[in-house]
Amino acid sequence: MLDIRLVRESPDVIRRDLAKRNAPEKAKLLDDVIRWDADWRKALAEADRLRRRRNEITRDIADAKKAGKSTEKLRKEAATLPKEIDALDAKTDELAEKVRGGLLRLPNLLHESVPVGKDDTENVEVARWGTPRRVDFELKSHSDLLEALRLADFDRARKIAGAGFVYLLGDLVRLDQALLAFALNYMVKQGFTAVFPPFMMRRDAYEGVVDLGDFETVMYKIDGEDLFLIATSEHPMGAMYMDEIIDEADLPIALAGLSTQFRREIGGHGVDTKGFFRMHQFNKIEQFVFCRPEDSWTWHEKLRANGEAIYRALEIPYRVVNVCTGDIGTVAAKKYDIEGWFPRQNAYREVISCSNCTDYQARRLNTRAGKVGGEKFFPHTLNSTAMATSRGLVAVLENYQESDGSVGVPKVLRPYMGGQDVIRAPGHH
RNA sequence: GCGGGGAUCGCCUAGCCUGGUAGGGCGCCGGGUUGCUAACCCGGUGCGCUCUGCGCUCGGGGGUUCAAAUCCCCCUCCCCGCGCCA
Repeated sequence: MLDIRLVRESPDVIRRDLAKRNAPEKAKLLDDVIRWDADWRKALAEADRLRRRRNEITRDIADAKKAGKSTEKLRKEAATLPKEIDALDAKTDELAEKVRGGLLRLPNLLHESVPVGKDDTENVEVARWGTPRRVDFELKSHSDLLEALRLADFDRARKIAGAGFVYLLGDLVRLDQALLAFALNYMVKQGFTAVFPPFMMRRDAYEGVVDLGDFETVMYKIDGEDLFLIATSEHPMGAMYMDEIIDEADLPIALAGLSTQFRREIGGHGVDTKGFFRMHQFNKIEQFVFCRPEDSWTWHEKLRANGEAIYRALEIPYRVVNVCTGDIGTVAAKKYDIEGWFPRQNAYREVISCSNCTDYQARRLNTRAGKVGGEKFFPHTLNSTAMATSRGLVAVLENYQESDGSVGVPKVLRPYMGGQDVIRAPGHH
């Protein structure tokens, strides 16, 4: 959420930004917000004036009673006030809600380095690492490979839960856990605090961390309860300090969340529709940081570096793109996607998304920092994937696939799998 | 699920019965005093506005009243005990 004071004082800064995003409907919304806010302030001042008069009368009545004088005249005047105040309150409430609703729909201010572009085809590559492996055999789709190795059962998962779910089996479960354990240990070594968050959140907390439309399209609701399954551990970590003042001495707070996550909308899959490139349920290690505003751009690079380091350690080629204005979404001021190499798709595909949300999330969550009794400020928040399995698993399965149908285990994961260096079909052990 | 107890300006707490400017302690900030970074004294320490001023704020909503933290009704959340339970 943007600062209403910025909207009042520097609307042109916001307008320039919206032009970069090619978002004329938001520019119109901005004009509406400015008007609603002006009307709100006017109505509020009028209501306050009436309240002041009411308070004066109330005090006068108390004094008159003490002095034993008549209060008749004062009571008469007081009786007319509540109706007028109620009418103005209804107006101010309505306008305040419109202003807040408008602010929630206005996107964050972009960092100057965000490239202008219409969609993900115009993201700008800023780094590339590793050489895609060339193989002289046909790679199997990961779902065929897994079913041949009996490492996953999509059909039975579909039977009991529907499309978008899978039974991981045998060594694939261990590979999943190894990826998560490796990534979590890496994060802890970087000084991050491991977090295992609640997997469900109440609506009021959730409203602080997602767009309102996400309730309908992305999130699972628990029937009969005010609870939603988390779509990423970014959400419970972001909401952790909702309505609190963080002691500034505690900043930065760097968290590494481990959770399963649940998403209703899994969209199109491109090549290899069957499989777990996009799932209703998957696991992830997520980086999340609360920091001082002046430190957030350094942290943004650090989170990106962590993501790159993890994929380099796995020896999976990747590139990094600076996500353009048409693809960046509303919350981030700047976003890097790290795209792993998927040889079967012959393409780089997103495996990590790394955002600096500046003060946009914190303002909405009412998470402040400072000293009690002193200056307060909104901390900046950042989030980035460290390792999302499903996609991380697919990346390993495609990049480490051998012609005999076995899959090599990346060196850094072997300690987490009891030294095992290859995954084969049962019977080959 | 049943019973009980709670929610007050960062934290702790008074006020509620008996309606009339929400008081104190801790912490923090600023100033004073002091041989001293201790103790002590003074002021400040939630949000909003058209900001010398005013308004709002006692978990949320409604009601009674000139006036509600206080009285009445509804709701939410938290804690304790019992029950169920991995």
